[in-house]
Amino acid sequence: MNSSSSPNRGRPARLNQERTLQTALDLLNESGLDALTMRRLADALGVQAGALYRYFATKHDLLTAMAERMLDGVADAAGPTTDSDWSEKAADLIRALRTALLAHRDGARVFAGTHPTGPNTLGFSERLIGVLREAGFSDSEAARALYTVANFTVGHTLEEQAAHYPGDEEPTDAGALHEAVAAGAYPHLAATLPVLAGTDFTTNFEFGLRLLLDGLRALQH
Amino acid sequence: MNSSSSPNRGRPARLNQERTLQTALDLLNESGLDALTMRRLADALGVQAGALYRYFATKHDLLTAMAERMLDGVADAAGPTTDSDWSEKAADLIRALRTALLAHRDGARVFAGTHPTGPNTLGFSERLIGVLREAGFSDSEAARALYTVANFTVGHTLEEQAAHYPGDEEPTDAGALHEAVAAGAYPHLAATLPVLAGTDFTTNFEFGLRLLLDGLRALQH
DNA sequence: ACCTGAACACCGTTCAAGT
DNA sequence: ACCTGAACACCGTTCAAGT
Repeated sequence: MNSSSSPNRGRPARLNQERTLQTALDLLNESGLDALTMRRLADALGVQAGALYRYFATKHDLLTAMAERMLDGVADAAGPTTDSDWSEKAADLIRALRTALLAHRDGARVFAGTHPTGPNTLGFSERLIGVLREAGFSDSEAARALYTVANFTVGHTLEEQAAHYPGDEEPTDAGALHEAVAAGAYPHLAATLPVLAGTDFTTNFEFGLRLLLDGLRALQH
Repeated sequence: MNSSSSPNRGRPARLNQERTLQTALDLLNESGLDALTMRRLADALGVQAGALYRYFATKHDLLTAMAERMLDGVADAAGPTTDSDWSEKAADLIRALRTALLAHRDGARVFAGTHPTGPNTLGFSERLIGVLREAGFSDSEAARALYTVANFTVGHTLEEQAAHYPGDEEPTDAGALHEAVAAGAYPHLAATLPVLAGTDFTTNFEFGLRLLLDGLRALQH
């Protein structure tokens, strides 16, 4: 029947946004952000680099789509039926954001370098602001709290992922820290060195998260 | 009259670490991080790009030195004679960190991409941890609080500087946010849109800072 | 000792031309 | 409509050779 007048005549496209996006995320996990070049991505897709620009106008657009995809599901983290209080729901959302960023190599760097405005990112903001507004916080308090926890989470995960893949294997700057502290200046750093040089990032994150939630609690009288 | 056997014979060096570092910081302020290439920096110094590698082994080393230099003076922010309480001293240090990052274009991006271990950076950590330990916080609390406030400040300033220089002039994603919100989904985002789309970064920062300090206060019973 | 010149191995992006 | 081939204008880094 309409085999010749249909749209999309010619050969079926070997490329599309979805396959490009998925392959880019795979390549990110395998090789990291620095190795994610348009040429290498094209290679992995069996295509020339120029062909990618039919689906993403710039590399930055591709990175934005990757960041948005990374947040898939985070908005569903605050259990809707669990009758926990607002701070538990907020904590669940924020932990889900960190987990989503950690799920991809250099996830925080990708996210920090873009400003996704898709349903996953907006959905996360919507849910967290909703939890806070329903807890009695004002519009501006809720909005500013969102920014604060998001900035903390991205900043923290940036550090965490930078410490994990230092290009080589050893913690590059732990040595420099030990050296400087051993010289005698910095008595307070010396006393807290075990924690400063430690790698228990989850405990560090939970500490910061608790600070923020306690701070919010102090706000409601 | 040792005019011929002295070290440093031959022509005096046109280049050195200090001049390279200072010119790099100037170029950063003029053109931003993306335009700060070894070739352009060499041009500004009147030299070939390869010559830079006698003073900085890699571009990353240069960026690390730039980050360290940016924090010059921040450790002196907590007035030593002012008899204010610990939270005022801590706040002053943290505000000084933000101010230092804001003082250079893309300062937060430079700082986030490096791990300086010089006296300015270590001095800042030493002072903040000192203030907290003397306020009665434990070693691990003080160390984790440092990480939390530093990560928040870097994350926040990253956002702030990304919003200021979007390559062009208009707030690039404010439009996308308005569009998405206007569609009807995201009622909570719609209600808080004025604050979310606002650009009062100092107020936002102070809100987060207060949250963290209140959270710390809640920690000491 | 310090810098040049030139190369190596890459980048993101564009666009005529093919199919 | 979709992709190739080839180019444009760059990168960071290395290193023999000059002075």
